[in-house]
Amino acid sequence: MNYWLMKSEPHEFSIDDLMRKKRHHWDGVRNYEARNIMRDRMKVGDLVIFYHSDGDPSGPAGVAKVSREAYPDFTQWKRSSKYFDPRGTKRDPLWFMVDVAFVKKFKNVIERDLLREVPALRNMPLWKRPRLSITPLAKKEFETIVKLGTK
DNA sequence: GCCAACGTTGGC
DNA sequence: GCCAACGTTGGC
Repeated sequence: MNYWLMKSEPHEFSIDDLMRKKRHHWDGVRNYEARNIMRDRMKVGDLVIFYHSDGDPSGPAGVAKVSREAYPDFTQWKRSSKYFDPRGTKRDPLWFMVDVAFVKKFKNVIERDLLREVPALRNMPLWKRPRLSITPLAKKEFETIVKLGTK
């Protein structure tokens, strides 16, 4: 069982959207490292901190879990999509996505400034890799964030 | 294979 | 909306 932090801009796709849909594909990842994490390391049942980036405020907004392992991100083939990428073919897809299912929504988004001050979260990869949209979490880090979100 | 230029992310 | 940080592209 692995733990992850996945960032989404809430005006694109928020924890409320996931709550309403119950389950959704995580399309639009166009970074190789994040792609490799989804393609090679994410397993059904892995737990995810759903993080609102560029939000008001930015920070963890809830919990999701991986409900389908990696498969090709179809938006790479859609000419009308902003994620269209002609380098990805049906035979040899370049980009992948997983499906995630809703688990819970935090009462409030945990503010980034608060997260910064929590000793148990000092070594989160998120701080070192601010541009990476998917980062691993240790079990303890995941549990610490969930505790902050549900108290 | 280096690295400058470019484009994007995301906090503010 | 700005802009620093940083990942990616492409010329050499």
